[in-house]
Amino acid sequence: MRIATWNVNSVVARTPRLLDWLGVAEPDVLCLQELKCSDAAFPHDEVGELGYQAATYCAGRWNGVAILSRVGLADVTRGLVGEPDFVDEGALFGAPQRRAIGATCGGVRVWSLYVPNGRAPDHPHFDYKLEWLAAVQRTVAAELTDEPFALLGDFNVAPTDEDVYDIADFAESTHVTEPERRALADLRSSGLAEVMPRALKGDRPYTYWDYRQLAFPKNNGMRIDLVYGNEAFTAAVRDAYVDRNARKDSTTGPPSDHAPVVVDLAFGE
DNA sequence: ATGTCAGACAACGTCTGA
Repeated sequence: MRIATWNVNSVVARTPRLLDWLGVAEPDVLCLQELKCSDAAFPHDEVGELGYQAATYCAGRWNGVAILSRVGLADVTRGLVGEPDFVDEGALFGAPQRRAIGATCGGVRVWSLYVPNGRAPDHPHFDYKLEWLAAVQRTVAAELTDEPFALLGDFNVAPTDEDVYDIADFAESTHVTEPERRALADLRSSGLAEVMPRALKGDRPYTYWDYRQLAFPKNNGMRIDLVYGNEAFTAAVRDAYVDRNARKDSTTGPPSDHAPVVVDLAFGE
């Protein structure tokens, strides 16, 4: 079974590339983030023609997540256990923000997550990020069994200093702080382990390169799209890699600023 | 020169968030 995750940065702008990639990579399950569209605007018919069912959880201009599957799509859950809302100076923003969807696909419980960015360590969005990660933890606690289980998505956290191109550029920045990394450690303490992908080129499996300042050609990347699985999941992993080719320009339109992470598994062997 | 992008609004450029 092949399970992948990809922050597409607008599924409307990315539909030709998404369809092309589905045909080339042939994932059985694909977790998507940053759809930036309504549920109705999602290309259900187009992915359906390629054999995929889709469960979406999105609304409008921001956020939005989905799970595509060609191996069944059951027990869809939208939102986390005790998920916080983003409140800034008393104002509520887009509650509930649509950032998490879970489903059972071919016997694997998967979650597609789009963790809040945080903006800056002293910004209310950063507190929201940490509270949101705590809700991920609660959801794991509520759902975890011995059956295969995995969280996949854009975590907006670089697990180690090696996961950014130059840690010196991240002083006073989000994505590399101790409390963010502690949230990942909490996931590990609760029985999940990270699936480390290999890079198809270079020595670091970055998953994100800013659009600006020629970050991609300079390989000024970050590894922030992550996969955490329980024992039943990680024991079945045969390969994992970042498909950086999907970050390149192509005839099917401009790329997302993220590349997909692909995990190949063999259950029952 | 953030060597950018996408979407919204009301255009046919300008703003915003990331």
